Order: sequence, then structure tokens, then C-alpha cells
Amino acid sequence: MTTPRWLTASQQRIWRTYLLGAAHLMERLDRDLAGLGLSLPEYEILVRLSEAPDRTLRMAELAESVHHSRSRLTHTVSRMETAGLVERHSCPSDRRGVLAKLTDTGYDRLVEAAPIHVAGVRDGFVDLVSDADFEAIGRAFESVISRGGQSTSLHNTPTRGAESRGAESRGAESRGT
Amino acid sequence: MTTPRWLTASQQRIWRTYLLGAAHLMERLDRDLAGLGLSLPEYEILVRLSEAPDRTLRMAELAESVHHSRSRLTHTVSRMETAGLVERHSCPSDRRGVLAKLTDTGYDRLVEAAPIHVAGVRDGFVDLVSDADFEAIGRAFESVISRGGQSTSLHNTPTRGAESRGAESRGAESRGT
DNA sequence: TGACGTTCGTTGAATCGTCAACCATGGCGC
DNA sequence: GCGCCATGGTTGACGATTCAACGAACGTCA
Repeated sequence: MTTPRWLTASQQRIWRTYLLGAAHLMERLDRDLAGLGLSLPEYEILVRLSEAPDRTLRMAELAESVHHSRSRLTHTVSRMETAGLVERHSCPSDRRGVLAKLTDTGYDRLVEAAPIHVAGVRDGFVDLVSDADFEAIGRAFESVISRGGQSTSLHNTPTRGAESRGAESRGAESRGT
Repeated sequence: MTTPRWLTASQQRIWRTYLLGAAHLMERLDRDLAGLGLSLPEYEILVRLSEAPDRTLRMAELAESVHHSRSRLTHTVSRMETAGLVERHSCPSDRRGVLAKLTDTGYDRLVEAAPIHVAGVRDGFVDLVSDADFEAIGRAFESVISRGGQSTSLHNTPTRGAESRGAESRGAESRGT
């Protein structure tokens, strides 16, 4: 349980730049879609459904595909169903299952939204970055994904360590990320 | 108003990898802090306050610094005040102003959280990525930030364009990001 | 068949964020 | 000093997300 390895000044600068930039980017993409009455998560649901055979997906598959909790997906799809973008059908082969299917108006909405969204992704991100740097981003987040999300070296779940720590009283700085 | 420039297959692959990886990363960092009863936004507030002179910041400065809306900050700081992490004082020089000040218990909480958080950032991100790729990420999101968030070529706010579009009926694919 | 554990999807409550007022104060022009 | 607008911060209502609990259907093993 050695002294934590803080980030170097330059690492910290880049990390904070990343956090801020990523936030900016997502806000912008959200705003782009807001004009069409869609949120980014909703848009992604439309995309996944549009790519599926018969524009239909089991709820569980859809949830995994957009990386939402099942509960969240239930709520979101309910709203989208009310809005007429999606229909629910019960699955013939598995009576527990529910099929979410893109309606025609849902597809039309996606056709409206897609060019706007893609333009936003380009204009706010892709076109700003060199190909090499973009590749680097791909590699980096590929590693993040394949790393799995497990926390390392947290055997116990301390829920308030209070482990005596020595000289903690250096200036206020260097507490950050 | 030419045909939208879709992403190439490789760009799309990287973009989706980024979205998924970024989500994974944030989830992991959130989980890391959850054990201490902190969320990531709360943690960042603690950090900013700890770095400020007298561990004190005007609400507006703090809001800007963590990139939250003022309203959101009011709510979050209220919760943190209830939890004893932060105190509010009215600003002597500007009677509209409110000063948020880190309490000692708030600082102690940060001292507990910081090593865990930094370990998460390293283990889940920084240490997985080569220095060169990490620099690339810094450059990329630097550009995103300095780009500003303005949407391009959206003169009007159509709020439902319905502009006649020609042959839109190619397969279900290529509607995505 | 029937008991058991698992997966599917939903529900309702609690929490968190957003949005549109709102009041109070400050700063500027006159 | 007096309008007038901009800024600082809060509030309450609403919307979205999380979380724990649940019922229903499946699969398997005996």
C-alpha cells in the first residue's frame, strides 16, 4: 500500500482537458438533436433498431447494445412509444420477451436526425482531429474497454477506510485528478 | 446543402469505440467513489475548492470551474452542505454573492477519496495508453474545446425541417454515427 | 411432473439534473 | 438620486436515471 502515484502535471492537464472537452462535445451533440425532440440516448436507440433485421430487437439486446440498464431502457422506450417512434410486440418464441420495433415515423425521424448528428460529430470532433490522433483515440478507448471495469487492489470494500495515513499535510494542491 | 458526409466505416468504428469506452471509464470512476459516498461531480467540487485560496470559491466561479449550471451547483452544494462537506457564507464584498467553503470534514473526505480516484484514473485509463496516444488525446480535446460549441450551418432553427429530400431509400444501414 | 435457479422485463420510489421564473444586488447613464 | 439592464443565486416543478423489488416465463435436473 505504497504512496499513491499521483498524475504528473502534464498528465493532469491532459486529463482535465479530456473531461472538459468530452463534456463540451456531448453537450453540443445533445443540442443538435434537441431541435428534433430527441436526446442522444434516444437517437442511439433509433440507430440500433434501424440497423437490426426487421428494425426489431429484443429489449435485452437493445439494452446491451446501447449500454443502458434494462430499467432505463424500459423507461426510455416507454416514452418513445408514447411519442410514436417505437412499438412493442411480445416475442412469439419466448413469452417473457418483448420486441421493440422502429415505426415508420421513428425511421423518418432518424432520417431527419442522422445528417444533423453526423455533421455535428464531424464538425465538433472528427474533422478537428488528425487521422493519426483519431486512430490514437480508437486505440486508447479500445484498451479501456478490454481492460474491463474491475477496480484493482480494492479487496475489501472499506466504505470508510480511516486507515491512519502519515504526513498528509502538504499544501492544498495535488489533491486533484 | 450537399449530401451529408457520412463517416467512413473506420471512423464510425472508432467513434463508437470512443463512446463506449468513455462510458465504461466514467462508470468505473463513479463506482470507485461510490464507496465513499461521493459522486464524480461532487468529487470535482471538492477538488476545486481544495485548490482555491482559503478553500473558498464564489458559487459562480465554482460553477464555471466544474462546468455545471448555476442551478445544478446550487442543488449539489445544498446536498453537500447537508452532508457537512461544505459551508456557505455570504460574500462581504458583494452582497449578492455566496462563498462556498470546504469544511475540515470535506477536506478529510477528499484526502480519503483522492488516492482511490487517481488510482482509478491510472488503472482504468492513463496507464493503459502510450504516452504518445495520451498526448494525442490532449491535442484532440483541446481542439474540441477551442472549437467552441457552435453548430455550423444551422442558420435557422428548423425545429422540424421536412425539407424534401431525394432518394432516401437505401438500405437500413448507414444511418448511424 | 415439479422444484430450483436464472433470465426477462416492468414497476415505483428516491435521487439527480434541467428549465423557467424569480428576487436581490450591482453597475452604468443621466 | 433614479431608471435600467446585467449578474448572482435560489426555488419549485418537471423530467430522466438509478435502485431494489417483483412476477412471469424458461431450463434443467431429478
